[in-house]
Amino acid sequence: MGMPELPEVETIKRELAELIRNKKIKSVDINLAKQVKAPKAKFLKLVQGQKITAVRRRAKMLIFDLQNGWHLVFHLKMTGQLIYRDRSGKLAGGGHPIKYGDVKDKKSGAKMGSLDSARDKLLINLPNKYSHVIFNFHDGSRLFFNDLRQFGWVKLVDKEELNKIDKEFGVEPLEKEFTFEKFKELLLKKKGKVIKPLLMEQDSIAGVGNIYAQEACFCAGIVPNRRVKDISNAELKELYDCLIRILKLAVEKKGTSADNYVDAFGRQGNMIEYLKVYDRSGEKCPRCRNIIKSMKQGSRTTAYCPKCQR
DNA sequence: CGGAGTGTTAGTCG
DNA sequence: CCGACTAACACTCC
Repeated sequence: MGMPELPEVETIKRELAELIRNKKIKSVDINLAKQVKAPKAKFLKLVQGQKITAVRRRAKMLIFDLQNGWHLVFHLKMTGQLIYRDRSGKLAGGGHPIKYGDVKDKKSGAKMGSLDSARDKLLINLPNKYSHVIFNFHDGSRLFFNDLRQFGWVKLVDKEELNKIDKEFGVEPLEKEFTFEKFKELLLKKKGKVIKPLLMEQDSIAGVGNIYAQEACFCAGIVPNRRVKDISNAELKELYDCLIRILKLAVEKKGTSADNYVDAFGRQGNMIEYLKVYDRSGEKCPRCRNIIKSMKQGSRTTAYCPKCQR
C-alpha cells in the first residue's frame, strides 16, 4: 500500500530539479533491463554524455529533458524510488543528517523512518538489491532507480512520442486549467460511473490514485460508490475544493509514506498523519467517532465513514 | 508455512 | 465502447 501519486511524484520532481538540473550523465548502469523500455544500446548511446536540462512531472510520471532533445520518462508504479546521493554516497544536502518523517506506525507504535526497520537500513545502503538502474553523473553524484516489485519503468522518447504520451492523460488538477467548470464537464461526461474510481481515471484527471481519491470523497462527505448523476452541484463543488486542497497539502507535506515511498533524499513524507480514512478501516472516524468501514471497488480498497459520507 | 492482500496500468475477454 | 478480470512482482501480514 502507499504508492507514488501526484503529490509524491511532484515532491521528487521539485527536489530533483534542484539536485540534478544541468548535471551531465556520465554513465548508466542497467542492472535489470526490463525496467528500461528501450533497446539497451540505443538507450546508453542517447543518454550517456547528455546534460539534463529540466526535470518535469506529468500525471504520475517524471520527465527529464536531455540536451539532445530526447526525454527520459519514469513511472514509479507502486514501489519505485528515485534517490539521489552525492559523491560521498551518504546524505545529500550539505552533509546534514536526513530528517526523517517523525511519524509513528500506528500498528507497531514504532517511529517510521527511525532506521529501525530492515527497509530503512537497506535505504541508507545504496545501491541495494532493488537498485535496478543507476545514473552516474560527472561530478560523482548518483541517482538510484530502485523498485522492489519491478513494475516501474523508464522510457527514452523523442518529442513526438512525448507528445503522444501527454495526450493520453487528462487535466492536471493543480494547474490553472482545472476549473470547477472543467471538473464538472469531465465528470458529467461519465455521469453513470461511480465517483471514487472515476477520480482515479488518468485520462480525465491526471495523477489522482487510491489514497487521495478516498480522502477527497471523505472530505466532501460523499460515499465513494455514489454515481456521478446522483451527486448534487453543491456536492461536486465541495469535492472539487477538497481534491485540490488535499493534493496541495500533500505536496506541502512531501507526500504519504504508507509503505515504500521516499523522496529524492530518501526521506519519508509527512502526509500520513493528515489522512482521515485511508488505511483506517476499523478505527474511529475523526469527525463523528463512528467506525470507518472499507469496501472493494474494482480490485482496490476504499475506506469511508458510513455516517459522514452519504 | 501458506495464502491473501497491497495497488498501477496495460491488456484480454465477453 | 464498457465493465470485469488478470498479469506483472515481491514482500508483509495473519
